[in-house]
Amino acid sequence: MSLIFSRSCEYALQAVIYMARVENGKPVHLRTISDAMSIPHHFLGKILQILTRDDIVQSTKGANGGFKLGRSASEIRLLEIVHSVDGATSLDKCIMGYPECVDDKPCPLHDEWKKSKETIMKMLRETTIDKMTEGLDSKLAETAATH
Amino acid sequence: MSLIFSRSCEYALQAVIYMARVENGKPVHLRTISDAMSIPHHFLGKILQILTRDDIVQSTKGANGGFKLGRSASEIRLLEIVHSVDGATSLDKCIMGYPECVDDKPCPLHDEWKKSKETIMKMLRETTIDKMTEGLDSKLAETAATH
DNA sequence: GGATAAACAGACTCTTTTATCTGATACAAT
DNA sequence: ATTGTATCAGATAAAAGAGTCTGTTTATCC
Repeated sequence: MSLIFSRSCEYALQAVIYMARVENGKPVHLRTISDAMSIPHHFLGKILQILTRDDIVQSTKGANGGFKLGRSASEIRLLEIVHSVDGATSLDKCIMGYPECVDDKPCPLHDEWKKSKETIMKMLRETTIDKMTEGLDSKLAETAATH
Repeated sequence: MSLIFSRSCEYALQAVIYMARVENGKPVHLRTISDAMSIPHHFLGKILQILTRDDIVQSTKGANGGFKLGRSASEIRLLEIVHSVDGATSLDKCIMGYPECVDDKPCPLHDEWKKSKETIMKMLRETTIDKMTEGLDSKLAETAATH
């Protein structure tokens, strides 16, 4: 089973969450994030470049540089990050790979899968980064902090 | 976005459905299936070898050989095929890729994702091949037949 | 037994994803 | 201005997934 997000996308989410939490206005170094999340830093660099291009994060070069969120955490939606990194969603492709599978000529799993798909899409569309960090301090806080 | 089944697994499902439908006890040639479903036949060959090893399909060599289901369609579950081809499900891994994400120290998407996961797993566990072919004749029949 | 027709098996190629390396560029502090 | 520290960018490498090729084995039919 493959599953939903590519590795790159997982890293992107982790990094964005990290920035949203640590944030106090100041940019965070790539290296700080990659060390904390155990992500190869060159690889994360590439990913953050993409997010920068799409204005999800903002970068500053040179000393005192680093990365921070491009806008308020309440204005960044999960789906944007996924789209930015993984491209257009493949959630609308047939789960069984039938090329001709459509609503009125469905594959055997079409209707059931459609429900799951819509639930997932709703989650991606409606979840903003601030909502994701909300409940976090009581839970993952120690983990993220000690990394 | 990646998504749920690998290409190989999609092919496996298509092939099994095909066998379940065409079936009248007689084995079907690899080539017949691959042509009908537009699957590279060598590639499908590999996949059917795996399914054969796991007793999901049964093969006979030589003239009049071919593939047929290893047991009754009502005794083959979707999840078996997925496991056979794609290996142990990755549905239990954290959607965000956090290695330390568990129920009592969850990632921000844990609870919502858990619901979707369980719905999908339920579908995979409970759907048998005969259920999948049931509604099919009125729908995909023409497509599959004309291939 | 020989010819034929199928699955089986292993090596190989191509593509995509993931990861690494190296140098250039930009910024800040002194 | 020089130095140090950061991101940026492009080329490259390694690994995994998808697909191909060639030959072997096994069964059936004549």
